[in-house]
Amino acid sequence: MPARISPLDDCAIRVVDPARVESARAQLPAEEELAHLTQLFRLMGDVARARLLYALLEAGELCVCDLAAATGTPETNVSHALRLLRTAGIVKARRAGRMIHYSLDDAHVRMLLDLSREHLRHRRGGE
Amino acid sequence: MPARISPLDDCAIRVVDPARVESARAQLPAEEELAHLTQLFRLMGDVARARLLYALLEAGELCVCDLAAATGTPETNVSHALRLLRTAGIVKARRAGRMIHYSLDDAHVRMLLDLSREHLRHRRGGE
DNA sequence: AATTCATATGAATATATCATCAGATATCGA
DNA sequence: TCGATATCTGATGATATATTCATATGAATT
Repeated sequence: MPARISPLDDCAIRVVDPARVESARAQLPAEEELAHLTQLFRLMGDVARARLLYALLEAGELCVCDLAAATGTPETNVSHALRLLRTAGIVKARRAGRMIHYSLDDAHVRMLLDLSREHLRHRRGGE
Repeated sequence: MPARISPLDDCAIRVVDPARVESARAQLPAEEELAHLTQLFRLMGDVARARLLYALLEAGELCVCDLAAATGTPETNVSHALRLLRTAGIVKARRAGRMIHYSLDDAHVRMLLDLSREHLRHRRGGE
């Protein structure tokens, strides 16, 4: 039976296992870290952007028009997406004449993409 | 100089490095896989849900009210979040009387959470 | 310097997502 | 079976995010 943490009757937080709760709470990532982490995941959590990232993971470096071709996405769209990814430090740009070549800028992300995909490949047909 | 893939003048897809584009395109995750992957990332990409996941990663198993307490989130909110996570196979539920205990249901996710957090911890102070 | 090309930007709309509230279920204990 | 408790569900408004179109920038080519 959940116990009241505070003596107040209503608007009290009910807790079953105070020790475990406290330990979990204490070890949660700090706000700033959480923000960073979730931003990364959120940006990876869009199909169009994920296609871009996987294309870059494969190709190493691609210009905007090639990214558009490889992913079947309108160039404007690609550009918008790249700006978000660039701002977040996930992707980096290299200018070459009037083209701009993009590549993954974060070992972190490369690892996440790699692991996730590998995992997907291994679990064809069953969890 | 980008070459036209099709003979059409306008609305043609311009490509700089056809070989690389084709290789990248060929190795993109299939639609279904992409959908799965991005759903996972998208669900991890929300601060409230991420708190729940990290709490579970720490505690192993927690009931709704303890999750609410540990993360400082209203129980209703926690419940909604858990439904999404449960439906996606990220979290699993175990009923014990009138309480329901939740835990991570996916080694995949546990790994991603673990790695990300570890990575965060190691890069205090500079990318 | 004018034109073309690759990419970027801004604004507007469309759409998805989250928080909140009211109420519904389901389990337990009396 | 009644009330209390833990959790769930559905509907709504607020907010964020993606897509699209029109246009701007900036580099090369003539």
